[in-house]
Amino acid sequence: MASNCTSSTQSRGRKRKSQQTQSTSSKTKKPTQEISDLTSDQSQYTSVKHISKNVKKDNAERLDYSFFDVPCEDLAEALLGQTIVRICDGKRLSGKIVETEAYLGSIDKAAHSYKGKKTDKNTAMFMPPGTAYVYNIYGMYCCINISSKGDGAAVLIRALQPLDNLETMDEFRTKGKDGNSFLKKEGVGLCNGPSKLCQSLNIKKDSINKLDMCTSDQIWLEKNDTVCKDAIVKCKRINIGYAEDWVDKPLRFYILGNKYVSVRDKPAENEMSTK
DNA sequence: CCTCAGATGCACT
DNA sequence: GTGCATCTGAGGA
Repeated sequence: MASNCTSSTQSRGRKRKSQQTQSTSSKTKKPTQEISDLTSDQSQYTSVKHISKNVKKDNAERLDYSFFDVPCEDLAEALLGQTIVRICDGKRLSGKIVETEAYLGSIDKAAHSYKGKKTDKNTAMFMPPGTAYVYNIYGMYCCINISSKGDGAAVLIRALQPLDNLETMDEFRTKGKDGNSFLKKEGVGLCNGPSKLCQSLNIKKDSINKLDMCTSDQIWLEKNDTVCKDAIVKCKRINIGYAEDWVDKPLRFYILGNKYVSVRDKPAENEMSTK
């Protein structure tokens, strides 16, 4: 164990130096995207600077289209360590992404877009890279994905290490129940699952599905850690038992040793320590 | 640590 | 009607 790259997390409140790589590459062309069913005018927010003060992080570099416009598996890995930000009633709710899953599109039997099937529900999977795909599941829950390069390909966000305004996130999570709080456990339990993090960040299909995360003022990503390859566990995805020969493909990624991950895969971890 | 059932609503055959 | 890219609490090893 003990990967010598300490990108992962548990250092108590220690500052890490964020390398300010001035992104010179934000000029990638972006296809136009239909936003006809959005009520708010998605005006042209292109950088965090335009967001109101109380939610802006100093030195935060917003991730742009060129970050998302890569193959699905690459995006799933690149997302690890980055911060997802959700603005709710003027409050900044955020977390570091620590676990993802890639859904590759028409070839992938576990993907909602398998065989290129396009429906009202999964339209966002076919929209430009950086589009949020939110769907309802099991009646009471929802999950969020981010579309990548490749038709129908998207990355499911499975777990976050909560960062800002944990009290508010805790309220969203425990609303309607009595007394439960995850604050005493350093926020473990708040966002360690795809639907838990949607509850914590108040992400719902109605408000977030099809939003362009490159330009939205409600949800976006910021550059945070770069996680070194040695600290990324690759293993099979969760709860896709119906997907036949795709069940065992190593398309789930998480940060080794991070306690905010939803489910560990010990065999996969053992495998990497003997290499 | 583990497995299990129940909650709950919508998209799709 | 069926089946979910889930979560929770209860009960057992």
